[in-house]
Amino acid sequence: MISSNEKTIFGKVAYLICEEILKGNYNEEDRIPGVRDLAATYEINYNTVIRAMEVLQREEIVYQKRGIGYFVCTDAKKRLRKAQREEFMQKTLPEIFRQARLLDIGLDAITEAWEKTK
Amino acid sequence: MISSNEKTIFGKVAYLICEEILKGNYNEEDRIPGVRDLAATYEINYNTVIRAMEVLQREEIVYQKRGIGYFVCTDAKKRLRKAQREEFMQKTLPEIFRQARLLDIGLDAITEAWEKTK
DNA sequence: CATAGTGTCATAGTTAAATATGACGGTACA
DNA sequence: TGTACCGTCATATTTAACTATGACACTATG
Repeated sequence: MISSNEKTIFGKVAYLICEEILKGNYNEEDRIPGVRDLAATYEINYNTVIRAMEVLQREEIVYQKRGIGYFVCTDAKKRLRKAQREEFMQKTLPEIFRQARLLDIGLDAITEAWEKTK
Repeated sequence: MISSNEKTIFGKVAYLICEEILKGNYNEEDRIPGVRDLAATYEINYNTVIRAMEVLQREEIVYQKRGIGYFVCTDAKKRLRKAQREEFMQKTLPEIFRQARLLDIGLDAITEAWEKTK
């Protein structure tokens, strides 16, 4: 799965594209901006974007039409949501809670922060 | 500050040593295991440990006695706690909450997860 | 004072990631 | 049919991190 903690640039870009899909900015069967566009947007080399796309294709988030571009797979959003929710609940949150307890930060402080960032 | 998201090995080791201090496994004015020991523990090269120590010295978490080893600074735990709590509340938590909202995960699910990991 | 244990430093080599660049094949459309 | 825009691929280069190794200086201690 593509997580929010990717260390490489192409991994981060893959994650950012997933976020756009989750946000509804790229909808199913929509064309995604071209590799040269994305490279300009993120100020990176387009080869790096291609690597991000390879990741997304492997995960069946996007598919490719020759000579045209990349498109968001059907159900990509739904599957992404499911996978990322699981990742979040099973990995991300427990680690955050472990850190919180190490720092003597309790549920009350967390709840309060939640309300503040609403 | 040394965060839990360090990408390099020496950054991660620096963070792990901070955790040991927070947990009370390395107390103030205690000697920290030698660079060659730590290298064996973490299965890395001892030059990499030295780099972690440089970070920790710069942050005044540890200091060094020539020919003897590294020691935990006075008040290191207290200062670490303060700095990491701030980082956690101002950076880590807001980002986690942003992700949670993107995934339609609410405060109730977070609260429930907190109780479960007790 | 010899020796073993500390950290230190310099050098060289390896690896993975990212960049830069040019050439190429498929598609759309005027 | 030619031109512009897609993605693709190969190659070379650069950079940062990490590893490997050997030599060295300081400290404690028998």
